[in-house]
Amino acid sequence: MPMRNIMSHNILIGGFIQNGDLDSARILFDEMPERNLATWNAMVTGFIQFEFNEEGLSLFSQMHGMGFCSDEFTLSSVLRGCAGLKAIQLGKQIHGYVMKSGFDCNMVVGSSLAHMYMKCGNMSEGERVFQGMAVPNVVAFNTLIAGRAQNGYSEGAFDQFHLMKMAGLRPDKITFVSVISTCSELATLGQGQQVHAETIKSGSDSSMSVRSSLVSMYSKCGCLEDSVKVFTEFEDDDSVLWSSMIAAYGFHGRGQEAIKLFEQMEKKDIEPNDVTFLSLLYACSHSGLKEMGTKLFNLMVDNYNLNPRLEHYNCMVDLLGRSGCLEEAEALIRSMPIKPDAIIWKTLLSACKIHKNTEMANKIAEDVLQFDPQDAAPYVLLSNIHASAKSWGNVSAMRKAMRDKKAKKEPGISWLEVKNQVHQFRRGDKSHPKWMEIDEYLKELTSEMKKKGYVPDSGSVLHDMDVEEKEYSLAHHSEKLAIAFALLNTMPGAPIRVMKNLRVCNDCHLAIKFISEITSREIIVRDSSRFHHFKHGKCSCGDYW
DNA sequence: ATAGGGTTAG
Repeated sequence: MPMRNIMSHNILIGGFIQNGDLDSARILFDEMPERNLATWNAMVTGFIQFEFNEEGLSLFSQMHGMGFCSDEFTLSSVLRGCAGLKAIQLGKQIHGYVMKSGFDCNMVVGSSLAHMYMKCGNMSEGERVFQGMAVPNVVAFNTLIAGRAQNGYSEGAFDQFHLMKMAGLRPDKITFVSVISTCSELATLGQGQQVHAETIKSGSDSSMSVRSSLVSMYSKCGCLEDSVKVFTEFEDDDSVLWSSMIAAYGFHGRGQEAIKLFEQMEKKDIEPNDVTFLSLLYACSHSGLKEMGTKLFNLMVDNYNLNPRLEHYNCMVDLLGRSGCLEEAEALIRSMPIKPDAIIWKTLLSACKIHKNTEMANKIAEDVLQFDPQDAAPYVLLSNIHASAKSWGNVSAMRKAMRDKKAKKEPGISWLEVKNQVHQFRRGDKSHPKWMEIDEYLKELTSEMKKKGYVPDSGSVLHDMDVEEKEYSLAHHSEKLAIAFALLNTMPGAPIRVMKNLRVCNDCHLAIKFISEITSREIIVRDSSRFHHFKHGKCSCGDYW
């Protein structure tokens, strides 16, 4: 086959791939009696570009088997395929080849390599690759920032954002997206507002992805009105932007608004995706909209041909369970076509707790504990159930079981921003410099609350203690410490925003209602699953959470 | 020709 024939075929293949017609590219490729590196690269990068990662990687191994040597284009693409499949073993082998062939000095290959490790969850190796770059560019920095953010190292991601600017690089919209997500995660409103200002200065604020992340950031920082502003600020939109606004409403317990938005979305012919429905189902379950949630689930399957994931089933179990249909929820878990995980059983278990169904709780606890006997959550839930049924013998049995299995409870942490500084509190943590003051104030507050009818909910305490010890323990939950600190250190009348890593317990929820009444303050608490707006002794969740 | 990003259950 003459050379010009290969070249003309390559051009044809390139054209097919550009149009996304991989089938035609494949047919032509299979017919070619002779191929060169450009032919192989077109195929490998083409398939991986359209996220047919397995096919791309299999072409790569064929290419390798026929003695072709990869260049920077092959390598960066194949590494991207490994990242998509989380194929770290293959990624490591390619890393070895990169070192041998000297491509480790290539910035594009280096970024792909760092990205591959970060996507596969190996942060430190990703960091090492980045550190090995002589002069990292914007993309390399973005890889590191996003990698840290996605691996739950938000503070580090934010620090890197500063280092990048200090190195004289201008952040682009991809940088902003990752950095804004870290502000959502940490609920650092002040920082988020600053980054928002930077996106405006650089003209990135009209970018769809930047706006989606801003909508989410403002919602998770407790400023739903600002989410709406960002959402409506520009004409153009897409399904992710709409999904983020739907999620924002759901997170604040505004199920009706979320549904209204979805109806508008349908009118405008914006195709909802699986995340849109996840957010909708979540919104329904947190607003007690059982009928609507069920309707949407069916709509998703029948009209939009979307396959429900475990997450969708979990929302449905939550929806049914919270609204008291425990049997229906259990039946759904047992009949769904996906294997249940520990999370979905725990969702049902917490519904049993809400509706005080000890019998079902005991039965399904066995299912839950099969997954991880060291997981404290099921013991804690069961213990709470027994406590509210006043069966103290079972409560101490739970505590003993926990001790025997060495199950550890995740410590509750609450934090808040005061004057752009983040203050963190742990349950009963006396090391805080203002502990004495906080403790004293909480005592005063508690006696005020009791006069108004507050009765501490001792069912929220796990350990065997006498009444006084229980009350002391409850009074020093991290969110109460944070709120007391905020009351002492902010202007009277200013709203208080507190974040917590776990769900707010029954007792704190009750207590904060009283505190909002007594101090005439609006108290906004973000826990691990939603927002609670406390005002005049009431909570926006209507005690349904 | 090649690299990085948005929404998402508990």
